[in-house]
Amino acid sequence: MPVDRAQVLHSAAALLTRRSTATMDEVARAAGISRATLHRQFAGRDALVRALEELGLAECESALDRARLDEGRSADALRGLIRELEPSAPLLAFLVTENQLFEGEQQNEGWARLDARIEALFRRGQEAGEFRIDLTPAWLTEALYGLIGSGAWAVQDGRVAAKDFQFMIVELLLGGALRRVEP
Amino acid sequence: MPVDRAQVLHSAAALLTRRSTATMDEVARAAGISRATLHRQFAGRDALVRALEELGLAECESALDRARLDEGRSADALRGLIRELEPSAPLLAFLVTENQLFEGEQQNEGWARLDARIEALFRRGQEAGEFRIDLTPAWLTEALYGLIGSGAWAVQDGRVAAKDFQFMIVELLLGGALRRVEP
DNA sequence: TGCGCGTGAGACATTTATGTCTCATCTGAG
DNA sequence: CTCAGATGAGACATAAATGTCTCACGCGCA
Repeated sequence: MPVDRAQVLHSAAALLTRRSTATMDEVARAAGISRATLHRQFAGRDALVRALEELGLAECESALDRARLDEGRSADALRGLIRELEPSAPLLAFLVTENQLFEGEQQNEGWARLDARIEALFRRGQEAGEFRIDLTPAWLTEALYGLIGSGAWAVQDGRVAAKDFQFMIVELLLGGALRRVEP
Repeated sequence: MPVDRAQVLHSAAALLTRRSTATMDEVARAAGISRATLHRQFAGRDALVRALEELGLAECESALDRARLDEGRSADALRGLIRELEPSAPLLAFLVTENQLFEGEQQNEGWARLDARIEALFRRGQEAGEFRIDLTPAWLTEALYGLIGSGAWAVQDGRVAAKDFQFMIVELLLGGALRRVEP
């Protein structure tokens, strides 16, 4: 049976987020394949990480497209974005923490474009009066990444139910922890 | 000149958060010492990571003590906590992502106690009517870790000014991104 | 049935990081 | 000044991960 490349990459990401020094052998076992097969798919550890980044980038771009960030209310677009990003959360969590990649310039450009699109969403929300303006789009973007990572880990470790993933992140990011008095 | 153990650990954390597979030699250079000296201080990579965890745990416990989480308004206590945690942020960022440590039981207990104290703060805020109750203390704690990590990275990479660290995290965690109408 | 393809298992050489050691140098205390 | 203590530089052996290869097995397909 041929190997499901994406499935291998996703399980690799899930493992490497938590044990970043894991062996190629451990990665293979986690994916349910042999080390030989893993090597046939990815020439080495570098190639594996590159592939992880490539897939992550592609999934994020795709999620951004589906979320239609420039339509409707910004808050709703953000909700949609988080929903679309959920399946890629573990992958994203790995890539955000593993910054060694920024040594290559090719990928850097990809992330920069991604950041720009998300920042544009927050900026649009600010200009529409939906979002507060004392938190910079750059920080909001960063915080989004961080919360997605935290959410992925919390779900992975069973501290938060998977069904609450989107709700928790959206509510915290948009509304914060403070209780409001009803208007 | 004798080596400043804490300084070595902090710079090691700053490096390892971003390049988790960094060599002992790279860690040593980042700390401005030789590999030999690094080895004299920490028997091996394991010992180094253990020491990182021990220091992180100690600094966090100390920060929690100084923040007096059970006094005054919960929101203010949270502000103080984030202020006290800022110097330990890069260390914390590394430890939160590196979950391999949870294999040892000793440390696990330390983190559990820490989590419990922070969760208690959020719970206290909920019971006092300050914090909303539809976000669990466990998730709020997780989110706090995530935001501190994001903040540390954003500052480290120059995307956010260091002086804004506390403000950005507190404001997002407490208030969220949505703009409020003035009461 | 027989063929072809991809896989798992494992042996093997090679590279790389690690851990240990020695020795020259520097620095601060007495 | 002199000496003890600690460091940096580098050689070295060891351990470990990596990359490559072979071969047998299973499975789909003609």
